[in-house]
Formats: sequence, structure tokens, C-alpha cells
Amino acid sequence: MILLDMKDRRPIYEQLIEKLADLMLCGALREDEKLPSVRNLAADLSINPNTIQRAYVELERRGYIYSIQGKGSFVANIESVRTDRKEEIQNSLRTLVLQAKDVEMKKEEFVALSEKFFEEDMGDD
Amino acid sequence: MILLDMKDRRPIYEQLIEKLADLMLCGALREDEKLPSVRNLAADLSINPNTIQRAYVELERRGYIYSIQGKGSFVANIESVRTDRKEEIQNSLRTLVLQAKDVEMKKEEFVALSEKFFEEDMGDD
Amino acid sequence: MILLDMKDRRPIYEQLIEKLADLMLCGALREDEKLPSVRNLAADLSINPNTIQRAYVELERRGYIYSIQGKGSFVANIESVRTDRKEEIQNSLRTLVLQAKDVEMKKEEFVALSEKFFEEDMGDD
Amino acid sequence: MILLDMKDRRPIYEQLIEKLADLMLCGALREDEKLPSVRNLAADLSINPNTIQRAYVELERRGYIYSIQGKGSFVANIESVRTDRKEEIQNSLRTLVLQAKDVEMKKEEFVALSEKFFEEDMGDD
DNA sequence: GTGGTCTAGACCACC
DNA sequence: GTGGTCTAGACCACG
Repeated sequence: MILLDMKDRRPIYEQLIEKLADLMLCGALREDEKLPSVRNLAADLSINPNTIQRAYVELERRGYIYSIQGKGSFVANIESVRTDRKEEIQNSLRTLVLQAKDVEMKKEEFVALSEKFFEEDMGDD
Repeated sequence: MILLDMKDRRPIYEQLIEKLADLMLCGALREDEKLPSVRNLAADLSINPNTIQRAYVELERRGYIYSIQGKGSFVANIESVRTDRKEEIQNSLRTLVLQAKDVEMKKEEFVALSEKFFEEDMGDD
Repeated sequence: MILLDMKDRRPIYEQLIEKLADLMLCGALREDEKLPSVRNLAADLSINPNTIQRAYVELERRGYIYSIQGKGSFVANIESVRTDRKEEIQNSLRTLVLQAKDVEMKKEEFVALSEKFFEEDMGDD
Repeated sequence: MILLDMKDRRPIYEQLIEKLADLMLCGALREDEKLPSVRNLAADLSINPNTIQRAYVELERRGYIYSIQGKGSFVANIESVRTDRKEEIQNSLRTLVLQAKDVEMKKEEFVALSEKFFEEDMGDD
């Protein structure tokens, strides 16, 4: 269900956050559905429970999940996840455009690339 | 000439690399022009010479500059810098498009945003 | 009669204690009136009977209710509940005033806020 | 400089956050001043460095401090700390007023208590 | 069994 | 030396 990339320079807990958010966005985890327990997921991924816990804490802080002592962790409002992610994308796009202008890439070229990328992975959708 | 942001979470040597590459791209540093000496730049920016050295080593590894023993470091082929940066931008754009599709952002919306960002900072150009 | 908030971070038994005390204060539970049985209340709220039991034990410890073997639990002296609660409020207010002084909030501002809060929810009363 | 209460039910890292914020508010820690290093403070308080780290991370998340790899942690904008705290106090006060109304405490009594508390610790100021 | 906290000790990147 | 991440293993409160 979740694949970690140990070669990735980003910390594991950050990868976990992203992967879990992705699962919510793609519908694999639905609202109020129970997430795997800290210990189970740790065993599945063969990493330390503390690392899972850290990811869950951050997900809760962001309002993506809610945890209940003695019961487990559950998916909160998915729409807020989508909104957050959309905002992040806008920010990334803005800085990317700034960089594109630095290398004198023209608007037309940038847009053409965007459209190409949008279409080339259509099979995944 | 160079302003570092100590509060930026990225390592200083990385900021340095980016800033120096930017200076090459914008024409402030021309081909075969001499870069400031490690010690001078360290003094100017009041940071550790080791940090400058690390940035220069990385810039040389990427082929952006070349060093001559006893003479200093010099700007190499700027066009290659531009090409590299362009490739990085393409990769970033590809992953960004993938994320956009995850949050169900439509191609039209993405392109419209891109065009907006291209135009809104025209004054800075 | 009682609504629990499973997403509330406080333990359920603590919420139960507060809610039951509130019911006594507002007159919904009168002196010597019988409380619902542990099993009934557990069924009504669909939570574990142990949790109800824990709340009842604590309520008895505080002298808010008394239990008779084989008959059930009953409301004790409500006035003592009110007195207790009042004392807690005084303590909270004292520490809140200390904090207010730490952020250089003036007495006048604090009192004005208090008066505002007293009046703004009058409709609920 | 910092005293922890091991009997306090709140987690140590939370107490630490509060104490450090207090030190900023009372002027013992000034803007851009260096905080004790994670390891030093851990040794001073005889607790685990991880616990200090956790407090620092949360303080940084709230924008109270900023950390620089290899250099240390530093006090950020104190005014924002004060503003945050003030908001928390208002929220506490609002719920406290609601509770006061539940026990039929009159506005006049509440205000009188507030004023008394404001004056009785004047010696500490 | 579940989440939440803490300790002890390790390794890394950065300066 | 600094902060940042991770592991291993423990204990507690809750249901």
C-alpha cells in the first residue's frame, strides 16, 4: 500500500505524510476510515513506530486526520487536504515560472510543456 | 552583490550555488570572468570560508566554473548552465503536473495560472 | 440527553463527568434522583460500560452522587457541586489573570472582555 | 532558569514550550538571542535531548524561534508570541465565563474577583 | 490493543 | 559544536 524510498534524501516521516495524503486524495482512504495502527504500519514498513507516530502527529496538526486515544487514527475532512495541496501547487508553480524567466524560457514554451505533460500520463488516470 | 538569508532552511552553500548561477544567467558574471576569491567572498558575506569552498567545488563539479591553481576560479560556459537549469525546470514541471492531476486541477486552470504568473512580474524583468 | 464528542481530545469519562455535573447544575437532575444504570447509559451512548463506571466512580469520589448496592446511583447534594465548580472557576480565573499580566493586558481590558462575554450569550440562557 | 514540575500531568515538552515562551515575554530572552543548545539544556534539566528537540520544533512551528543547522536556535519575533498568548487568554476567558454562568455566578462577582486578583499580586510586577 | 510520552543512544548534514 | 532524523524499547492513559 505504501512504498518508501530509502534513497530519497527527504526524511521518512515526510514521505509518509505525502503518501498518506495521496491515498486520501485518490480515494483509497475515505473520510472517517481508520488508518492502520501506529504499530501495525511500523511492522508492515519495517520502520520504527516512533517514525509513524511523528507522521501521524503532523497529519493531525494539519487537520488531515484525527486520533482517539485507545481507538486509533481516522481520516478527517479530505476536501481540506485537496485545498491545501492545491495552494502548495500554486506556490510551486509561481516560483517555477520565475525560474523559467531567468533562463529566458518563453511563456509559449512553458505552456506547451505543461500541456504535453498533462496529456502524456493520461493512461494513469 | 549576494544576499544570503540565514533564516532560510536550505544550507548556505546551496543558496550560494543558486545565487552564483543566477548571476551568470543574468549576465552579471560573464564567461571567463574571475569569481571573487574564497577568502574575499567569505569576508564580504561574513561566513566561514569552508562554506564558500564547498559551493565552488560543487559549481566546478557541475561544470559551471573552472579553477586554475594559484589564479582563482572562473566562469565556464554559461550556455551549459542555462541548459542544465532548463532541464531541472522541465523535471519540476513534470512532477508538478502530476500533483495537479492528483487534486483534479484541470489543464486549463493550470495553464491559466502559468500565464498569469508569467505576466504579473513583468515589471521585474 | 448527553452528547459526547468523540473527536474531543479529552477522555470520554471526563466529558461524561462534566456533562452529568452540568445536568445537575441546570436542574435536569434533581437531588436523590436516580441516574441511568451503567449498562443502560452505555447502551444509549454506545460506549464501553467500563467508561461509564469510571465516570460514576469519580463522581462518587467527589461526593456528587452516592451509590446503593443493587439499587443504583443517585444525585447527592447539588449545592456542593455548585460550590466545587465555583472554586475551580476561581482558581482558573486567578491563573488566567496572572497570564494576562504577563502579556501586559490591563485590568480594564480584561474586565471589559469579561463583561462582553457575559452579555453576548445571554440569548442561550 | 527553567524549573520543570515532574508531578504536573502535562507532558514535559509542553511545560518547556510554556516556560520558554514566558522567558521571551518577560524579557529574559530577547529577539535573535541564542537559546541554549538542545544538548546543553537537556543536560541542565537532566532530561533527554529528544524532549528538548520536540519543544524546539513546536516553538519553531509556531514562529516563536528559528533554528539554523550547525549554529543553534534563536528567538524570533516576540510580539507574535504576545499576540498569540493574548488570543489564547481571550478564548479561555470566554469558556470560563460560560462556566461561571452555569453556576449562577453573577457578572458583578466575576468582575470583582478579577479585579482582586489583578491587584493582589502587584508586588510581583 | 491504541495513541502519547519519554529515554538512551546512534548517525547525518552543516558550519 | 549545532540541529535533524531514526531506532529500540519502555511506560502510561484510555477503551
